[in-house]
Amino acid sequence: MKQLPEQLTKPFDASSVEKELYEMWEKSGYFNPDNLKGERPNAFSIVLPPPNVTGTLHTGSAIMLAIQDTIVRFKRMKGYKTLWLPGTDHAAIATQSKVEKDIYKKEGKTRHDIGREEMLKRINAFALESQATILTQMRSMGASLDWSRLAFTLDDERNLAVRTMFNKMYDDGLIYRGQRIVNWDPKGQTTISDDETESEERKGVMYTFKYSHDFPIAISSTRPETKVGDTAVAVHPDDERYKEYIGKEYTVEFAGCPIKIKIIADNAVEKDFGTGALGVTPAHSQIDWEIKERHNLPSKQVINEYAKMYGLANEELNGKKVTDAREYIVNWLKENNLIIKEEEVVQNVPIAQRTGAVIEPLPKLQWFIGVNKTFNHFGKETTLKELMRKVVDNKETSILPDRFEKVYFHWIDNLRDWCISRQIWYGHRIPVWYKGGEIYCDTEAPTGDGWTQDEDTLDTWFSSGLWTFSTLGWPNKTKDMETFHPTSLIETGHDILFFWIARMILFSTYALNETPFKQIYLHGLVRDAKGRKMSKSLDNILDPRELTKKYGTDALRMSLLVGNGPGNDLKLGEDKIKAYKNFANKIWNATRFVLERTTDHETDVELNNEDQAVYDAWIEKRLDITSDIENYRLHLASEKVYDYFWKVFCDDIIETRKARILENKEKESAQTLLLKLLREQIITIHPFMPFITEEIWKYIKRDSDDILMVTSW
RNA sequence: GGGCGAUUAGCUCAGUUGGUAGAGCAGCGCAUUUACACUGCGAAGGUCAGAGGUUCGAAUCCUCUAUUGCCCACCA
Repeated sequence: MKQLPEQLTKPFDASSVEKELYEMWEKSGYFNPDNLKGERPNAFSIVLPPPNVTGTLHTGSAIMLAIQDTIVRFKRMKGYKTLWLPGTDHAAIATQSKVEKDIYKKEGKTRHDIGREEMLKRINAFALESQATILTQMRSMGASLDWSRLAFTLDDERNLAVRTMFNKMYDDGLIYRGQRIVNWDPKGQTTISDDETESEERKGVMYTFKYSHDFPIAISSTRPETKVGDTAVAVHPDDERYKEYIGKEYTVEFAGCPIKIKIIADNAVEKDFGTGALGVTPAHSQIDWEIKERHNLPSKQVINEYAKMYGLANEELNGKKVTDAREYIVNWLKENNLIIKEEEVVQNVPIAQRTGAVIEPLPKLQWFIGVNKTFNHFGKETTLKELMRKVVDNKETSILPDRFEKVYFHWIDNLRDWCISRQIWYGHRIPVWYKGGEIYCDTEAPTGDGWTQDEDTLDTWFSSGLWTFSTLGWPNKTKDMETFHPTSLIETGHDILFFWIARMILFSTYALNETPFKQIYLHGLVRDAKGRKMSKSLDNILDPRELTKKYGTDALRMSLLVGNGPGNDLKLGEDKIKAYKNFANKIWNATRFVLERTTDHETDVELNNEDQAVYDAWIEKRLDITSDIENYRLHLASEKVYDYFWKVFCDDIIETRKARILENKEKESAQTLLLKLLREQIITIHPFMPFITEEIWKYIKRDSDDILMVTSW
């Protein structure tokens, strides 16, 4: 028996080698594709979905890093010029509100007490300080990211890209400023896009009533407080019941407020719903606003940005919260005997995703991206919607799993103009300046006095939407753009398909006339062992930092890969992670055995027929695994790697060859077989479990070999 | 209301183009210092949600039903 190196005589201890190995990889320079050796005519590139700058590593980011790093390491070993580009996201609203909260807690001050400039300084300081945390944690997962290209959605280069894009779209007439009904978040004090809203089922009461006894038609509403803002009642043009009233105007006294109501006919009204008549409140309902536009009706705003009533003739109502106003008006209706019916209903109430506040639809002057507007695109008339549809339709990019293509198309078909302006301070400020009635849009401020810049900032997804090319140097013509765009793959959770993936497609097809990525891989959510969402209140959060300490990073990575097919949620319990810690130990011990028993045969001898057959079977298996990875079936590849090493190599091949080595029967062939299989499996396992394999490589590599990370697959 | 999934061993899930049902964990029996007890060997465990259809052959393809999850939607 051969004397083993000191390190190998002890059990494998992941925590003692991981940090050192990562530093070694980073120092090698091979994370940067410019330093990779050999010809490498084909490029493989991925941008990392940038985590929130103030965030910490959670199981969601761990799964993303595990999947992407496995693919990236594989491609690098396969000889591609491989770039995996890291960055962080400023996450406008989330970050600002966190800092605001902290300041209010410590100093009792609001952002308005502090002022825009000082506030931004503080948010920036917090963001940068916090960024270090998430970057360190990403390293701890073994992620082979090219840190030399690190980007931030709010740094100077990305700001230039944002201003350039805004300006280009403004010139093409795709970005416009308009008065519209927007989703107003009264808690966050800002507009939000349609995608940032959620709906929540709540019990409500549907009141059927008349404005006054003189008014001929009854209407229904769950929000009677908005009715003081009504300017019309709409009925279906074919509704015999109301035909005689169409075109007539009434002035009525409603809850102490005089309102002027015109009866109109519109096809949007359902004859069979409620009374078949719709009280039109243009200022506080999307559909009513559209009716107003069609019929040229007046609009009266009666609810302000704080979700309180205002501007009404009845002073008692002014300043009341909408819920209090509702109660007040229902009482008034009852006192005046105007209620015809009260019905308990379950309704979907729109909620702001970030703050949980009930959305108040308000008319506001905001910036929008027109998705249905026709414009000249590289010599062809088209719309943004068509561009977004086309790249998926013609397979320039394909989605895995493919059922999400339907989801994507459905979203596009229902997409309305995207409201991109936000009334917060942290973010890319809108590059538009005003002076008197003049308006100026460019990438730089206008010269001359008296110009003031638009106060608003852009939706955070505007800047992350440019991510695949803003990170490669756009709008400058760079070598990176030429080499790495379109990127090969984007890999992210399916929950941000609309927010992010779709927006990247929008900007890339628009500005570059090419898809941002050739392949989209969507993973699912990580849930706990019982299938519940991980949340603080359930106290079932698994912290990847603790898991890597306890079981080793390799074990955690494997547990996130095995059995986790694209698009499906993953249930994760500690048992599963522990199973892969055992696997790491198995690899370690098998290595010890092989190295102990093969002392005489550092060089290959010819295999006997039996051993050659075993080796050939492995080659088959390896081809199979390779094909799985190439087709993004990591859930199968990882399982096969595990199964072959343990069940075939250890339990069968080693056990039988062990006997032959001890009994000296065709010993050399057996030893060569074991060495070859060990060496090749360590290479194959490396993308999945980079740390233990790189550590073992130190003891099995030949003098001419480089580190395992760049060893040919 | 519309769309998309899921339903396979006690639990968690694989099953790539249809060809005699697989793994991990748990449980059961045996082995007792073996490279590895973070182990090995063995046995047990399933009408693949239900019904119908296509096929020589269906967990896999089609239709319907049930249960369940997710996404989307301005019924006032």
